[in-house]
Amino acid sequence: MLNISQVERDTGLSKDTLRMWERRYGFPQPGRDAFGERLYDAPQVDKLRVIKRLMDAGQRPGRLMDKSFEELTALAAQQTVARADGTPPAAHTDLIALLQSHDSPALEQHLTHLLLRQGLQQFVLATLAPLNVAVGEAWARGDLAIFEEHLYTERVQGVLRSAIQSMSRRQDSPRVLLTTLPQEQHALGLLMVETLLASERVPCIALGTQTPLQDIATAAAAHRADIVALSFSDAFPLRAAAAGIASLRPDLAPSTTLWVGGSLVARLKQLPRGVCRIQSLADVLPALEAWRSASNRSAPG
Amino acid sequence: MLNISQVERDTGLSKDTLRMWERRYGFPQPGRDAFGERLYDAPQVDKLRVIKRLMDAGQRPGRLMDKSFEELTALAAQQTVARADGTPPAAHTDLIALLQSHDSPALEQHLTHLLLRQGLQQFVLATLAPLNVAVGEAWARGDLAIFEEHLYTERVQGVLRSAIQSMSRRQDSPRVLLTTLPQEQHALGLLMVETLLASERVPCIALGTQTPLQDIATAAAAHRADIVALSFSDAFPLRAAAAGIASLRPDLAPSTTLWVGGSLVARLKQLPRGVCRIQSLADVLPALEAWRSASNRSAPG
DNA sequence: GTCAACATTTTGTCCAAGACAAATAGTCCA
DNA sequence: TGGACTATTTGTCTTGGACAAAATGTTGAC
Repeated sequence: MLNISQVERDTGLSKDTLRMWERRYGFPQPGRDAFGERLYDAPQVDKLRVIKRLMDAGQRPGRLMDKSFEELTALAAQQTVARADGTPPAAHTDLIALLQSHDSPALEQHLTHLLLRQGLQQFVLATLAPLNVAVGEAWARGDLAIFEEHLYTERVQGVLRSAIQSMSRRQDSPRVLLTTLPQEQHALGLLMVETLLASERVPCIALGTQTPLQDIATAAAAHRADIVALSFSDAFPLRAAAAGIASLRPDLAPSTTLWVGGSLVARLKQLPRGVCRIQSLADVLPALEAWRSASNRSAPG
Repeated sequence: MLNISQVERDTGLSKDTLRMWERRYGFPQPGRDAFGERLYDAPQVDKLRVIKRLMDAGQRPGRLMDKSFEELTALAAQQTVARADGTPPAAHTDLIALLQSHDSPALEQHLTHLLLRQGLQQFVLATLAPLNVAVGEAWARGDLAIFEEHLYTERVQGVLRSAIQSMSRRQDSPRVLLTTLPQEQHALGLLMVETLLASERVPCIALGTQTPLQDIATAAAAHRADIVALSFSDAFPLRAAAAGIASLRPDLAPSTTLWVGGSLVARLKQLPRGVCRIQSLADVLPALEAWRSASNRSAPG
């Protein structure tokens, strides 16, 4: 039996939201302890967790509340199957099976092996990019536990960061500043971009995630960045992304290019002038080439 | 001007607490926007941050509220001076100056140089551990911008992860599971512990930050962990830490040791049986030794 | 048929004031 | 000096009302 604070931590739903759902939909319906405070039992928390997962996948709570736990899990499974229609999951199921086997050394070995066989660029583009999607979906289906996804993220970070660290850097490259806005916690996208650039010997000024807008502009000026690259995952609020981009652009020097990437950007309507949309990881290196030729044209030599 | 949500994120003080302080002490005294919602200006948020910092150091809010920002910073400075009594800040000021110079390659070079000269263990224990404190204090003083601190964190992560990745692992070691509770975002502590263990050829099952309680227990069982290690920075709510530890302990197998570390743990009163307090990074390797001998005694051979 | 503008529903967060347990400080006494 | 008791401090929970932002549905023009 959990109290409302613990449920908030466990499910990611705020206390206010939990109380409002109870008031509005009649679910959850927690018991009370001796002091009149809410106590949630395990089945209700499980159901809340599935609901949260489905909401992260785009569903709205109103439609989900009256369904049973079984209906909800079925719905979750159904959703990802429908989307993963024609994609060949062969190589991915191997790795996901490895994740489920909890053999941490084998996982690391497998990733390193793939990296060595494919080379850095192919590893990122052909293996990691689709694998990330597959892992996300497996998690949404309930096939992967959170801790299994965490282990995956950590292992990939280890492999990528180690690869980045060992690359030599050219000094005549563009200065690329890499980060995300506050509220965006996903670091893997940034790291994959950094890896691709490192493979072209372009060093990055990586700030990790969640840099305040004002600081991004200040940092870009301090480091005399040629390119500022932001990453937006699907979970990021669309409006906030558009607003953030629009307010950041004029704070950057006109000569600084602003790249925006991540799964969210496909849904952004119109971008301000001087903002470059990176639809997928495959666009990163072409965008780098484009920047180089544009830069040469304006300042030859 | 920030709204209450942003202040909550920025300071780590809950909305409830912010409203209660206003009601009870008359500070903060936010303005209101067109919709009657609280708007905090920058000076008040700065003051809240110092107050939070002093509270993390053991002060109680009632005594701090009516002091001015200057009095509070003086108090904070006094405290840190008192704490940093005999430590020579020479090497740290070098690195902090490097951070302020925005010379990213030089920073990385300097860190790598220190690592090679000191070796992994000394680098972590003698350089990084006090440097983290110094960086945190410089940030609190306003000497370092957020983006400079971010850059520091990223660079250190790169160096440590790359070092970890290149260490070989012994298979007859304890299985150590490494993570933090939800709400705890600081990953560097975990990474330093992982580095120390890697230097002893002990491989870790690193889950990164923010693993739900239930998942930690599940993961520990799935990986047959001998040791579960949690890290708590001093920004973490004390009560939540105590509650989390108390509720996790019985969910772990009795034979699994639970380590709790980080700057918060000094303030935890009494720990449940079977929970080991890691006061500082220097305690990690001794604790490992202690585990080994205890393990040998109970299961010799 | 497609797109844009508008209206409507849904949904999350904020607000206020009251209550009370847990933690801390203060006091008394041996 | 230390232990037991009381008083104060402090954070979190409670209820119910309000309303903006997001999502959905509808209309009309091209």
